[in-house]
Amino acid sequence: MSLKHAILVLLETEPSSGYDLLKQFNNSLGYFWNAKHQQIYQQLKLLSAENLIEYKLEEQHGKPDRKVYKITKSGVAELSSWLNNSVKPNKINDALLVKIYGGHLTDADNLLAELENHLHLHQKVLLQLKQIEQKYLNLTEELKEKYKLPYITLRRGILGEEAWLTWADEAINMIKK
Amino acid sequence: MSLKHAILVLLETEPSSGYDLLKQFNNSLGYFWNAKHQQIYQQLKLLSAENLIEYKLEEQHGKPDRKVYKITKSGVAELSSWLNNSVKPNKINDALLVKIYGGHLTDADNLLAELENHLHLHQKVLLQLKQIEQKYLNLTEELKEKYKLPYITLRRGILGEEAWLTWADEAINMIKK
DNA sequence: AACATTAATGCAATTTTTTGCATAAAGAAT
DNA sequence: ATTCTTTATGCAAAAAATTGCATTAATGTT
Repeated sequence: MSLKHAILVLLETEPSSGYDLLKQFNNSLGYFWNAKHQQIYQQLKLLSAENLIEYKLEEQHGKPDRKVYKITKSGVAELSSWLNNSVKPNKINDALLVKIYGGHLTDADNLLAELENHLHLHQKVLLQLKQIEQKYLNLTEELKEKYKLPYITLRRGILGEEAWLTWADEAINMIKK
Repeated sequence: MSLKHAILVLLETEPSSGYDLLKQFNNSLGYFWNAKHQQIYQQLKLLSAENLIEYKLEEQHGKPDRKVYKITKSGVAELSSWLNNSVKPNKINDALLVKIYGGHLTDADNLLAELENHLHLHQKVLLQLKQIEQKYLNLTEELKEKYKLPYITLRRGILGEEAWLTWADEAINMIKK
């Protein structure tokens, strides 16, 4: 389980609320990690109980108060020690491929429509990632050096999405033919 | 949850035991679906209880008897109806990226070693997938047509792995620089 | 000859994730 | 004016996945 460490890594960069983390995962970092809001809030609670993170309340009127979490010294220690262990290759469970594999039980139009849907989503994501990349590329050399590692992960997102789109194109043509 | 449907899809092609399914997921179909043996056995039990699949015992001496499952009529019906609904884009949770993102808390050698490890795994997988592709490409036109949809999913595996390797190369160079 | 791997399944407990429900107000869109 | 989305959190229950343990024999490896 490394939702825990995904959260620690983000908090190590910048203090955030659960909601902020959620948005990061949903928007920019979806190529990286995904989680529902409940999972994040639960995990923050646990991390808090373990003293790996701590929070300050930011009072608001009407809305629930924001809990802004930051990583503690022992949080950094935990993260560092986790980083010294090796990680497992990530697990792929791709329902779209299941659907295509068994696609002879349905009609080609269904498959094509599904592919087109996913295509639009992936195109949108790729665009977003490329916009983030542009911002990075416009930074000074110094800042580029500073954010090099996150940028490498962004490149994974971009190359991954591009490959996905290449495949989808091929797939659509093969199904149409 | 579509382990259920991943299993149904495979059984629709060919009756198999839990162990057979496990091997398929571990070997050829890892780009597609992954599951532990316990999960598969549990799921087979549930599917059996729902009458979506049924099994015959193949007796063996010494080893536990093989249970060879095949899909039932209502299993095919369930699968068909599932195929008519849309599927969610698959969820990415990539611990390697978490590690790289937070890599400033460890040393470059650690990151490079980790990347090299994963690189070897991915190279191996790609090779396997390409061998399967070769077999497909040597089939008669008729059989190629028959297995077109599974082949499309295989292409996803191949393009995905190639993109991964391209990225890893880039990443290693950036970290070394 | 000893040891590791493959074949073949499974129970039980724990951990992780998802689903469903709930609240409340500001701001944006039609 | 009304409806939709965003902001901001959380509990409780159910479902799914993982971890740990257990068995038996053949085959492959050093």
